[in-house]
Amino acid sequence: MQHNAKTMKDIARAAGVSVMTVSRAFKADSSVSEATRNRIREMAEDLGYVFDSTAANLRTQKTNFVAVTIPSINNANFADTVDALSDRLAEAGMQVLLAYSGYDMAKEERLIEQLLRRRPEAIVVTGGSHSDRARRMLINAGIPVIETWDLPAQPIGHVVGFSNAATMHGMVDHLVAKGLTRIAFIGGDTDGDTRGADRRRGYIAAMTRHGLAVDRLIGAGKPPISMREGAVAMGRLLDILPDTQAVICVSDLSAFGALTECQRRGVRVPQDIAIAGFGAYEIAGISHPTITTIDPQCRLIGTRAAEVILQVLTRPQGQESGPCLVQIDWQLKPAQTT
Amino acid sequence: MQHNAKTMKDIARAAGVSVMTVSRAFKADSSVSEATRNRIREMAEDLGYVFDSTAANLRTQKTNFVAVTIPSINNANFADTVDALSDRLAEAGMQVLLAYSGYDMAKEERLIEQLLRRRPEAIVVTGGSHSDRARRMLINAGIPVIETWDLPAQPIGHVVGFSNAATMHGMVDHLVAKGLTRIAFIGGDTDGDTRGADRRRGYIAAMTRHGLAVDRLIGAGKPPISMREGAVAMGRLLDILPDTQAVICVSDLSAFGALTECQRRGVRVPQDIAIAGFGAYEIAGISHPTITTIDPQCRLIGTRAAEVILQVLTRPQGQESGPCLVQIDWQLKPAQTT
DNA sequence: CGGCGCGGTGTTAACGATATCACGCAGGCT
DNA sequence: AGCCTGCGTGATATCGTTAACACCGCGCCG
Repeated sequence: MQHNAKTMKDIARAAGVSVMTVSRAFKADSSVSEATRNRIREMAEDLGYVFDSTAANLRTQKTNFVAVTIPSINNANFADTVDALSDRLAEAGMQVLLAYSGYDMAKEERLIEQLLRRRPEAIVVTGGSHSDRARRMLINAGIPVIETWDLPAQPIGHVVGFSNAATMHGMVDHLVAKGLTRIAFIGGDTDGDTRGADRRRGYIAAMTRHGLAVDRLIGAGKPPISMREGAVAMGRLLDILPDTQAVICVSDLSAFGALTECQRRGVRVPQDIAIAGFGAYEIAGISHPTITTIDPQCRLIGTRAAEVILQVLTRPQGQESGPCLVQIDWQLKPAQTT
Repeated sequence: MQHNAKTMKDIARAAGVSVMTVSRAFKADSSVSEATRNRIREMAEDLGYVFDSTAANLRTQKTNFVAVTIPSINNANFADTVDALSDRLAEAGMQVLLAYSGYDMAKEERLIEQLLRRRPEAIVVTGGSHSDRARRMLINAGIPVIETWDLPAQPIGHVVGFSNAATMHGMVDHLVAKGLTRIAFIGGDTDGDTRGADRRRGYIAAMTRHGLAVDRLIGAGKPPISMREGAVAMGRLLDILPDTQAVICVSDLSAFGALTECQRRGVRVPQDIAIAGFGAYEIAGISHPTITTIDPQCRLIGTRAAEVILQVLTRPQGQESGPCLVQIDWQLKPAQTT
């Protein structure tokens, strides 16, 4: 903290008024004469005063923080959600306090505790799977909890998300409609990425529903699956099951890696094999060829989550309505057939 | 904030001790008998107590926050820096308070003020260009200031970065050594991305130094330049200056976009035209062909910045040494010629 | 012309933790 | 026996801001 930061007391002394008047001078709607307010503002600027919100937070029992956990900061999908979320919250004067779990539930638990200590007004978590203690802390926190990017079977509070499994039904249907039946899946080989695991389960269920064999599951490593891991997995797939007609990858990043492996081997995409991903990353729409993907509407998730928070927080107390469930409509974006 | 959160008072009453003893029970090194400590810990767990750091922050005048501003959350380079930074700081019990400016100096100024109100222990900013008021606030804040991703001519405090211009000298030298002379540059057409603008200036200086004509500057739009904008710019370049032998893009993302445009047009890379980028994004190493790039060692920047902070903060007071200047060694990574 | 309302200002206490000093007590030393 | 040391604990003040109430003077209204 600062060495000898100025306080309202210093401003008050300099302006010849009480501390309370200084405090009021910085609030928009409080009654201070224009003359005093200007004098105080000027003094504050001269002395380099910076408002201390730690004190205000304690006194008012409000921090204007919204805590957010995401699996990784280095993922354009979550970045988009957080970006949209904090834009919308900033309009209401709230600030995002961000933490990332590295796709690790134990770390998520620690983060949630750390975040709650800062007394946020609300907390947004990614996904619907949490450790028992994390669940308990969230329930107990007494603030709005929003789970995103998923449709948990037993929500803690509010939900803004979609069914990852359902997107894969959509994807398999799309490929089957094109006459493809030997469809592989490249994904993580642990369940650390619970949404990725949900998508794998969705793929399996959809294949089964179509009466197709589920014998082309390729594990590409510990999530998150990088482009390179996607490429390596694609290599394995082409080696052992060269008659595969289509491959669905857990994300567009691994899908792009898979695409490059095909290019290196002279396998034509999509003539010899079709490639699909997930996430509608920019690369899916610009790679040559482009990649069939699912657009989960990342920014919309963030915006809706922010709106749920603002709505719940501004609701006059006593007027407790049930938790919100905002279902986001994902969209399948087919590869362009130029 | 929470509705009726438990405080140490509640724990104290339940455990039949004073508040002070409860406080001590949660600190590792303070003298409380094991029996009382266990009893208090148990009570706290039962009652669902969560430590309130807003109060501790005020009393101890320490927040354990390190404020960080980056231009965009949706950029793998900055994400890597922040990731490494917060990993290293977390080991010391500090937490990153992140904000992004959208490549806008006016917004950065507002963010810096907001962040300083939270009384961080230190502040890390991206780049060395700030509004006058922002500079004044940073100098005045009385906490360590670290500018990154740049080597400012007039540093505010500590610096952990590199010369963006110098990287382009390296890149031009590399291309010239390969016998290429008609070298274009694709970048933003405003200076919102000051590092991108520095690279453009570096390119111009390097070309001039080699006695080469600087007549192939393509403006691709307002920064940051996306893959798509890179593709569009490449299209324009191929239309108007088809004899171009190499193109340097302001980042790997635009470089990849440029690459895809070549692929769409049947222009061979690197035989017909060489493509270079900046940032060592994963895509540069895996696209087919790969992209020549500069690795600015994003994670190292974060780690070093964290180390500077920890070193300065743990320095016994009175022992003021001058500001640190940590120069990061970037590396040129040539495209693989498989 | 007296009381009331209101704009502008000050005083006091409080938010929840902790630094500091104080205290009681047991055990060891001279 | 007397004193000192150190451990475990409690009381009090404090961090910087703000809610709540009090107060003063002025103008307006009945």
